[in-house]
Amino acid sequence: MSEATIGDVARRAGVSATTVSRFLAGQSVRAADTIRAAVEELDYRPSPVARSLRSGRTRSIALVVPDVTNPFFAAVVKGAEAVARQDDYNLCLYNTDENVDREVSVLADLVGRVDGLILAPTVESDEAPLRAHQAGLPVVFLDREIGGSPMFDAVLVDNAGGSRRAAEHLLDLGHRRIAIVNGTKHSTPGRQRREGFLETLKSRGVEPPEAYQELGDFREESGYQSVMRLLALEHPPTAIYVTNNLMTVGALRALHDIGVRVPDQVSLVGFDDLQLAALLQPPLTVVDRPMEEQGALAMRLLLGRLHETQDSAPRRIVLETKLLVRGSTAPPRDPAPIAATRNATAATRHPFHTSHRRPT
Amino acid sequence: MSEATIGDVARRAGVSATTVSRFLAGQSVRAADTIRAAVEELDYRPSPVARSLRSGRTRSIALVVPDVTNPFFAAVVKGAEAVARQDDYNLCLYNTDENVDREVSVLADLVGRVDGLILAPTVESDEAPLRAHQAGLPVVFLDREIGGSPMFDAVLVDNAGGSRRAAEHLLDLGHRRIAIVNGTKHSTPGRQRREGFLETLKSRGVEPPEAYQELGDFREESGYQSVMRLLALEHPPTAIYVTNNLMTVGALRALHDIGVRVPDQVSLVGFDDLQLAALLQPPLTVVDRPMEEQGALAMRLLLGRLHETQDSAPRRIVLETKLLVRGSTAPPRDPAPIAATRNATAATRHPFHTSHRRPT
DNA sequence: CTGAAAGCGCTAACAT
DNA sequence: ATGTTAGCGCTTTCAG
Repeated sequence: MSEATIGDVARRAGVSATTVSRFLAGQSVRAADTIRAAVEELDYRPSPVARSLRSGRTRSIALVVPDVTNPFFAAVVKGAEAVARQDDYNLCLYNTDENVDREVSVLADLVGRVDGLILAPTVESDEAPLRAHQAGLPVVFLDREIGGSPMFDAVLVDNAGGSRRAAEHLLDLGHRRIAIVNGTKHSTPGRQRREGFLETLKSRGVEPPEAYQELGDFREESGYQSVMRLLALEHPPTAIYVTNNLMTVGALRALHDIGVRVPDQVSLVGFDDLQLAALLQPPLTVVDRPMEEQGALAMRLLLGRLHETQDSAPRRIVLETKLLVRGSTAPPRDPAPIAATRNATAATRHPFHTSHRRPT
Repeated sequence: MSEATIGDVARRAGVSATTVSRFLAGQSVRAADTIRAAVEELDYRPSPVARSLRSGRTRSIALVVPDVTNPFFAAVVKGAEAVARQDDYNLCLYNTDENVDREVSVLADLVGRVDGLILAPTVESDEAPLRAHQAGLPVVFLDREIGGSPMFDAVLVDNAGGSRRAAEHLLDLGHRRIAIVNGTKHSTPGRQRREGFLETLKSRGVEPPEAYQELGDFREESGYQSVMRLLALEHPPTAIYVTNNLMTVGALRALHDIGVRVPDQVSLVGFDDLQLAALLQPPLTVVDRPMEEQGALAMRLLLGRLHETQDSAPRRIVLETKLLVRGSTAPPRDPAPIAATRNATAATRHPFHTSHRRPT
């Protein structure tokens, strides 16, 4: 027994459905009290579906993320959901598993199901969001964008800046043999974190060889494999920058399995904080950023867009990062004088060039 | 330009809307090719909302969890979403933040928006799910139940068994001064983990005093505060069982802040594994269980229910736990002979009774 | 202030 | 095999 309709209420209150509808819309109506009573007695709730059909709105927002079990995206979901519910929207969550095909198929079925879309696209070359947008679906990019998309709203993070901070930190400690474990090559964070890091190194005269530039996929296993390869090199790096949290977990596992001491033998910097990062031995140095806020902001941006009467210019919000220096980074092992000798000989054997730091 | 309707397709194909509808439903139709072409050219997609209004189904499932940022629930979401999408259902996610009011208000608005509900209720006394069920919404309980709910489907975990394993492990190591950090008192896992643990201790003659039974709320901060209190006791426990992952994180932080060595000074067992648990120093001993599976099973149960023609008896699935013994547990510090002396004097000063292990 | 009528897009009866 | 009609529940003209 459920399903009282507006007609039932109208009959009971002795008015027309129209009047009930007006009452529900807050207009002043003579039979207000009678109607209110009828609504209560029947426990009437307007059918959201019928309303949607009439209005063309669903009051639902789709949030499409690569992986909810990534603590960053879990936080994003939490932030976005909280804002959505404040405005009485509900959140449809889709997990793409960093899989472009899945993402494409999800987006293709979204028009008509939701009023808007918050998307963390897997690759920058994805065209599915364009189609969704053309089909009239407002899109906000989250954390990641697609290529040349200044026409879209986006909530991003200063990946390059965060990576710069990480790079400077390692350089300042005296590292020169610095490696990076990159994420998905053609995703925004993958590219920006890589570029921000390498450019900063370069500006200080350090250019990691190919072997020091690992290509991961933002998942734990690739972090593990990457670090395994790095440490198997004849001349392993003295510092490693791992460009996301899950790969950092893998990296830690690898270091642990090999028995490499951090930071004595190798320094480690991660991107994105982890719940236990501060409790590790040593506590992990990471590039941190607001997480729930990022989700909340994206949702706010989108809802604002929906309530807008005429569309204005796309908005881009770029959040700042913060380097949390903890214990996993330290000066490279070789002290200066010895290092000088060693590096001199090493340089002749090595495929990579390590110039001296420029005076700044 | 979007929004081609079935009428548009019909007109273009020179047939009636009904025929197009039949074609879409897979019935054999003379103008099949023409219609197919029209569908393609117009990029026609049936309106989900209109279909819902007609059919009374939404093809949406609500998943209501206390906290998505809890890695356990994040995994559950992932598992549930994957199964849902296989069957072309979408997932509406709601986060209650362990807040009963929020849960009640969410559930109240669910009828008509979704076809079914997977719920991890905050407290066992919650009646909102009953109302939802009476309103015709199939409900599957996940991880937690409400009081006396054998009429509902549920996917649970053997909390008591897991706690028994934890208790036996600590007892076998020789611990007697054993504390527990409980979760929300009236939630299923909160109660069962507590009871399973305490009963096992009791069966072996150990009965922790009140001061050794901390009441947390499944969140990190309460784990921190609880352990702080436990270690401030005149006679702190030699072992602590923390009944969920988030509180375990808090517990670790507390131990770290105070500078207590694990497992030398105190042994620690957590419930639910953490990504970094194995990498901590010492690696954490935990009660582990399937996580994504739990979400996937709940979704399968629910979808099965929806496709069922006539309702059958409620199904309950109880998953098994596994104790992962790692490094955070060890025999209590005091070796036997010294302990004997110490305990003897301690016993006179102590408010709690520690009997000798019964021969079993 | 109120009601009758029409229609959002789709599909199930009921004819043919 | 196909079309006509009607209606899912709601809101919005349009007339009073």
